Amino acid sequence: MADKQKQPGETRAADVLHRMRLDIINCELQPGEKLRFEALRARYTVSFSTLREALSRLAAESLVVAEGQRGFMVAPVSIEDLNDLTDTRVLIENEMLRRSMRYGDDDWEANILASFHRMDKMQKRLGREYYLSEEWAAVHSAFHASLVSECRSPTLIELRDKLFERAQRYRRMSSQFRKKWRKKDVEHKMIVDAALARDEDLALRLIERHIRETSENVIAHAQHLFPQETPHAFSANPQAAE
Amino acid sequence: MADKQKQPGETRAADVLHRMRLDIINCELQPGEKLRFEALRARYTVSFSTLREALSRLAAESLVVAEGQRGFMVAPVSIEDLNDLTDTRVLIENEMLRRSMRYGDDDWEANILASFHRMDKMQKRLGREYYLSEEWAAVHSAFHASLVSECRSPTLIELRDKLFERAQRYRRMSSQFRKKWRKKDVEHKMIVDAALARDEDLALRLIERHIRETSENVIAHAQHLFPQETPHAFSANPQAAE
DNA sequence: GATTCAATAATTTTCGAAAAAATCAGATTT
DNA sequence: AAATCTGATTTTTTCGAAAATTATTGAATC
Repeated sequence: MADKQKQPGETRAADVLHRMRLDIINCELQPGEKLRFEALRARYTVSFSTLREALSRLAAESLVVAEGQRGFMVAPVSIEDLNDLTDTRVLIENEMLRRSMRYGDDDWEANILASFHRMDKMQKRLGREYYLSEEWAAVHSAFHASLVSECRSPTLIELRDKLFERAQRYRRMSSQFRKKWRKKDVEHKMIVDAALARDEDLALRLIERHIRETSENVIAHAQHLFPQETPHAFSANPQAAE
Repeated sequence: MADKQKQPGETRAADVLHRMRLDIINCELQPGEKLRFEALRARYTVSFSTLREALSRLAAESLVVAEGQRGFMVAPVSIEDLNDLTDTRVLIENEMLRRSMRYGDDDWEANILASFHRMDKMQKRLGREYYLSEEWAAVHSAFHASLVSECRSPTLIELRDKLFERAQRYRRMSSQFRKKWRKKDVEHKMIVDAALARDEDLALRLIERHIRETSENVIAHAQHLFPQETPHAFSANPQAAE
């Protein structure tokens, strides 16, 4: 919460950008929240201009929205946005996984196994509430990144990373109101096996299922929790995933 | 060249961002060029911080690159980048066109016809060197946007627009060293016909061909013009488009 | 009560001076 | 000659005060 962060060769603006991005995807800055400069200045201890720079970049990443000259706000969440985001992620991640399975070598395989192992161990160590941990979010992210890392497309990798981050907020929401499922580790393991076995059809089917599951979980509960008068967005119209 | 631009309800930073983006995609700020603050400040008549805000956003769009605390430069061009960009555009535009052909209504069709007509007329009016005109770039862009506008995905639309802009620089290069081809208007017409006829297979094949053609044209000549000692990038390794 | 208008307050946006960092030039050493 | 250091110079980065814009309040009018 306090600011002990410096950086070796990095710019202060980059640091604030990074911290703010984290705060948004962890919902410490809530969806739809108005971002006032004085408050942010106190929170991150930087100047107006530096803040503005970070905000502006986050706007380019669709994590905040800027309106005219009346400031910025955290990008709202909505079922439409979630559906749109999910479909787009499936499109891109499918292609990346397909290519990675074609091009991936021994190192690729080793990396997947390593990051899966790290994630699995951490999950077991953290127990019941692993998904609240920032640490776990990081290794989970690293695991999924490793699967598609050999697609040989810097552009796709960059796009995917941004979409993955945008989805993080919904992932967090999903984990809040789920009842049973602990089966995620099993899902992950099945994806690893299919990928290493180069079973394209199976792997793609599994990853798509995996991505859509979180989405469906959120929508199911969102409909129940936010009928339509929610503070920001969530304005229904499920528009069944095709 | 001078600055008569103001804006009604827009921010100054947004205006500079817009102008700079144009200058980059039109190669008035050349690929790989170092962007020094004093020079830019004079060119756009704004302050350091405002500049920085624009630069930072352009970095998020991959039109400039920021390195540590040694400033910014225009994103370099390279054959690898072009190939990567092209493949990504094909993936995304295919999906968008497919969906638009499914969802598109009479308005969609009308819009396509209208923007095609505008482009066609302007091309004929401008004659031989139409492709140098900023105006034409705008109507050409609008035409392609209209084709995929009914995909019902704000996310895809945003991604596509950014990729399209990144590609604009290569398009400009392509038009510089081409010999014959005036057939582009025919290509465009065929795409329109296939789209309105809802012939998915044909339309997707045509749009992919259309996108890849520019790319191949650049690569063919780039190899000839920039053996390997080019000022910035273009470091070969064609890696045949899959 | 609802609407308009003006004055005031709150907030955002812009600016260029000042601080921090990188680069350059020349002298010194290995 | 190549490598290293030192101080001067250039360039980038940060800062908060000042300007511009939007929001609010309250009185005056319809």
